[in-house]
Amino acid sequence: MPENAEIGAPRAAGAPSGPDQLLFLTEEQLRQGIELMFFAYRDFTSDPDAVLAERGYGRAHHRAIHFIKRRPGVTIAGLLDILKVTKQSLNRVLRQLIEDGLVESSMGEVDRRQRNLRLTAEGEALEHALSEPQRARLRRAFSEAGPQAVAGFRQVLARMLDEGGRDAVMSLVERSER
Amino acid sequence: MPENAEIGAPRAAGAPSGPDQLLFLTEEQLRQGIELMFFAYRDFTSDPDAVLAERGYGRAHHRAIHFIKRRPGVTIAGLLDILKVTKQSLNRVLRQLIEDGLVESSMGEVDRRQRNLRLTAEGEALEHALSEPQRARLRRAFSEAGPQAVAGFRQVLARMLDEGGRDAVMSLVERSER
DNA sequence: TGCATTCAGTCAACGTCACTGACATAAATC
DNA sequence: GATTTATGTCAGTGACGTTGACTGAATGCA
Repeated sequence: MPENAEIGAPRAAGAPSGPDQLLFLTEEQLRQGIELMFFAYRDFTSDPDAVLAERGYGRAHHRAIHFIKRRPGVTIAGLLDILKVTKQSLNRVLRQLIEDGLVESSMGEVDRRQRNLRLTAEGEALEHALSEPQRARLRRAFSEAGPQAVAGFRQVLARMLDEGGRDAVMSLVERSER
Repeated sequence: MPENAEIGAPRAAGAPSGPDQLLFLTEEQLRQGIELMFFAYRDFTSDPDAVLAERGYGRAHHRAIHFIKRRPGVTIAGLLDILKVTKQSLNRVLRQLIEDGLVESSMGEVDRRQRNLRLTAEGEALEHALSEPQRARLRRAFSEAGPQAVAGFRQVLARMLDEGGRDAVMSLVERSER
C-alpha cells in the first residue's frame, strides 16, 4: 500500500484480536462502508441537482439524458430496461425533454413502432453541464487516491451489484461505443 | 490540510505524455465511475427499500433510524445536521416513528427544550432488518474484492465528499461510540 | 427582570418522481 | 385475421423533499 494507506485503512475501533487479515470484514467496517456510501452519494448527486433545479428538472431527467447520450438511438424499451422504472414514469420525463427540445424522438427504421432517442445540441449542452461537476469530483478523488485505490473502488462497486444483473450492467458500463 | 497533506499531492499535474500512469483518469474512466456509482447505489438501496415498503416507510425512515441507532440520545437539531433535510421533512418521519413505537423521544436533561431520540426494542429490530441485507451485500463484496480493494474503495469515497464537510463526515463515520 | 434567541413542533401549499391499473393505437408477427 | 409488441396516455396514490409562517417553551444575556 502506497503513501496514503492511513486514509482508508481499517482502523477497527473495536480492535478485535486475532490476525489482522480479516479486520476489513468487521461489523464496524461494514457499517462505515454503509455510511460512506450514503454520504458520498449524497454529495455526488448534489452538483447536478443544483443544475437541474434551475430548469425545474429532477434526477429522473438527468438519468434519461445520461443514457440517451451514452446510447444514441436507444429505444424507449431499451431505456426502460436500463433505468428499471415504469413506462409511465419515463414517459413523463421524456415528454418534457422532447417538448423542451433537448431530446429528439424519431421513428424506428426497421420497426416503425419503435422510437429512437437522441440528444439535440441543446440536450448535449445540458448533459455536459450536468456531468462535468461529477467528472470533476471524480477526477479529483481519483487523482488524490491514486490508481490502485481507483481499481479497488471499481472492484468493490462491481461486486456490490445484484448478481443477477451484474454481467449486463458491467457490459453496459464498460462498453464504450462512441 | 495538515495531517494528510500527501494525499492531495497533485499527481495528475504534469506529464500527460507519460506512460500508462494516468490512464485511470481518462474521461472514459470517469464516466464508468459515474455509472458504477449509479448502479451500485441503486442495488445497494434496493434491499432495505423492500423491507421498508412492507411497513409503508421510505428511505427517509431508514436514514433516521440508522442515525438514531448510531448516536443514541441525538437531538432533533443533531439529526437535522447529519441528514441535511428540513425540520418539516424530518418531523413528518419522526412523528410516525414515535407513534409507531419505534423511536422514543425524551426531554433533554440539561436543556429541556431538546429531545433525545432513541430506538425502542422494536426500533432496534427494524434497524437490524434494514441494515442486515446491506451488511451482507458489503460483506460479500468486501470479501470478494479483498482488503486492498476495500481500502481503495474507502479512500475514493472519502475523497468524493464535499471538501467543506469532509472532516465532519469522516469523524462521524469513524467514530465508534458504542 | 425583561427581551432576544434557540429548540422543537406544526400548518399549509407545492413539486418531483416513483408506483399501479386501465386503456388506446399502430405496427409487426404468427 | 388474431395475437403480440412498442409506445403513449389517463387517473389515482404516496413518499419525501421544499419554502414560508407561526406557535410555545426554555434558555441566555443585558
